Amino acid sequence: MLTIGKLGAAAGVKIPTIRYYEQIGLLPGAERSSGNQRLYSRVTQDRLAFIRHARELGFSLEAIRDLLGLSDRPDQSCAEVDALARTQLQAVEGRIARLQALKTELERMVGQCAGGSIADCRVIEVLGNHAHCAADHGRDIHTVSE
Amino acid sequence: MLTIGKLGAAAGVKIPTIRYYEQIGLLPGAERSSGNQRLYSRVTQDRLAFIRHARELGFSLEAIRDLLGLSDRPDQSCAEVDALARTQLQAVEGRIARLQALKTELERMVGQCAGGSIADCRVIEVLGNHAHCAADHGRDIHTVSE
DNA sequence: TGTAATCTCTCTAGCAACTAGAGGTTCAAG
DNA sequence: CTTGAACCTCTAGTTGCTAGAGAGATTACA
Repeated sequence: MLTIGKLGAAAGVKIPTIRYYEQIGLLPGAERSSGNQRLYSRVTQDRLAFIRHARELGFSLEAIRDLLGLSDRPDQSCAEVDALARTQLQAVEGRIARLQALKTELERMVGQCAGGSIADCRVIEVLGNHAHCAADHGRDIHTVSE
Repeated sequence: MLTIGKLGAAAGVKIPTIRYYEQIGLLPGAERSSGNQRLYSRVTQDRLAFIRHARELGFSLEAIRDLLGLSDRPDQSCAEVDALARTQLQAVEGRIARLQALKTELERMVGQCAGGSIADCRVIEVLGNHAHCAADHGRDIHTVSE
């Protein structure tokens, strides 16, 4: 049996995240030690690894909930699982396409900046006037955090 | 002078979003009619268009705040603006690269699914076992919502 | 001028998917 | 047996909005 710290280290998931997954029902309530600390089995470790991997692939927690539900019924048809994966693939493809349009526009902006004063800055200019855009970069608004 | 509804329609921004931008100080407090309704000038419309466009390009509201602050000082150097745009460009490039790794893996998963039962499903199998992954798709976790 | 429809107001609460912190308990090593 | 790391619960915060309640303002038409 693993403590929550060992489990987190093994699966690459932070401790509060594990508790959060339990809270929202993605992970079952853990066994407890005599002192009320959570104890996990291999089965839970596999389940958590599954969740983490699916998260890395961009599946939402809701989609993962479905996937886990399906994987608990191994004699059913694969069709639903396949559909979820295909949906995810399409979403990723769409996102790549939009990001590439953004990239093009950002490159144009940066390339045109001659390093003068802000009054002549192409970046500010382009941001202020959508008509400058070469491509339609759509309405898909997503912050890129980094 | 525009009411908030007209402004929103003109700029493609929803009404609560405009009020939200005012609340967090991205837009100045609007003039008010005798009945306390917000009234906007062309200047604010331009500012809102700028914000929206920058959001579409993936700039965070904090970055936009910086950009707006810089654009209010048109005689200063363009360097800071340029740096913000370059940072944004790098972030977008990084995100594209990671998404492409995800796409590759999702394609492999979907391609291997023979349409049998879940017990034999490659998608479930791959999700459960990271060792199946061809590429390292990294730890950058982001839900693709759609 | 009346009134009905549409806007707008403020305020609070909610969404995803966590993350951070306070204040207290339990466990393992020496 | 003590120290310090790891654990517990609980609340609140993050980003960028969105939704709803309940009230007031404005506009269009008769």
